[in-house]
Amino acid sequence: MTTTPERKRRPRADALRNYERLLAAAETAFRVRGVHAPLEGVARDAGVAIGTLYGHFPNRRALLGALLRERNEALFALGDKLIAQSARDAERALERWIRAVVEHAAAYQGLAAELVGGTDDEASELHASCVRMVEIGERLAGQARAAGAIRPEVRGQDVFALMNAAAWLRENGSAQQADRLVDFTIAGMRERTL
Amino acid sequence: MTTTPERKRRPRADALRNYERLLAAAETAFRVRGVHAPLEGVARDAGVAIGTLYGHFPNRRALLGALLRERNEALFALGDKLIAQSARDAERALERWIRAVVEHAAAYQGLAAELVGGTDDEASELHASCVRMVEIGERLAGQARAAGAIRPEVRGQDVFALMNAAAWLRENGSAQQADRLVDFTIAGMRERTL
DNA sequence: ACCTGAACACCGTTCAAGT
DNA sequence: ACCTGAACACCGTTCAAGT
Repeated sequence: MTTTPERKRRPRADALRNYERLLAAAETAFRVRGVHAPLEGVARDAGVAIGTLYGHFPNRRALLGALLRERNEALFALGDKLIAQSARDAERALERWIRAVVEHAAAYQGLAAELVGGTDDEASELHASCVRMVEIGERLAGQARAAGAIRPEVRGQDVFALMNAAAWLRENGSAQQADRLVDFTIAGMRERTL
Repeated sequence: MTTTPERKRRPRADALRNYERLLAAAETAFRVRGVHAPLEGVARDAGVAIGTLYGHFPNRRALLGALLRERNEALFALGDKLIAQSARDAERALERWIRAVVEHAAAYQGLAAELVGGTDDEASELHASCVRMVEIGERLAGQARAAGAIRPEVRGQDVFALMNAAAWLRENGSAQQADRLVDFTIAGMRERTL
């Protein structure tokens, strides 16, 4: 019934406010300076001491994980929608998913690396998100395989890897190059005669 | 006639020795810890003070550039060889080039990022190397295009981008994933009906 | 001409002391 | 229960003093 989200059990009002402020400040800092932006600056922008930041988030990854939660909700919702649409046009659904996640993973400089690495770091909050993304990719790839739209050896992991590689390219090179890579790779997944 | 390489004009014997030692130490450090390995440690391993390192190399990029020179020689030689062979089998030459450079660009963790970024940093020694790689890629792609082996819109830049993205994947994820990405993308470059 | 290493700047992280 | 900010560790880079 509460409009404000609860972590554990009724946090103090100022703690909750600081938590939100830290997330907002991190969002801006990460977007502008990348995921390795100085945490000191994040704390300052949030109007709290550096110790407060560490009180809420034990490390940078935890902060990033919390930050991506909302964003991921929207993405997973799209994934589910596309899985539903996949019965009609599996190839198009898969391609839309790929492009959406590339956009997502390129939101902050350095995010793509965090995501590919996150797959095997069981502890991090990012891990679950990564697994979920691979699952959705596998679902969509599975439908596309069944429909004969893509080569039978394309797995969810391949889709995930491609998306991160393209996002990384978008961060470090030009968005155009990233799009072209995605084009070629999608074409290659489609190709039947290897 | 001298067996030791000369920079500028007869450097002092100890300076030359330190230069070589620094390169050797950096090679090991970068290979083990990546291109962001602490330079302090590189200097220590080379048996010189940190100031000496900076005396020879104004920044990390310069050190990396010098380090890659020899390695690049071999790579460019291979490139020339493949261009010659390209008349016989353009597609195979291009593919061999791609796989060779992926291997090269994944030598040190973080190198791929340095390479993609290096294209527009005119000042760095890396710049020339990157341009050269794009040129070789363009040469080989051109022959493959002319032979009708790949789609007409594939450019040297695409090949360069793909190689770096795959190398990055090899650094951050598994080598297997990287290879699969390369497989799909090469297949996509081959595909005629977009 | 080149080397040394102390010195400074910067940032991540911890923790004793406060409220 | 949470916040503060000084303190420590670590690393990049500079530069005055040496040889």
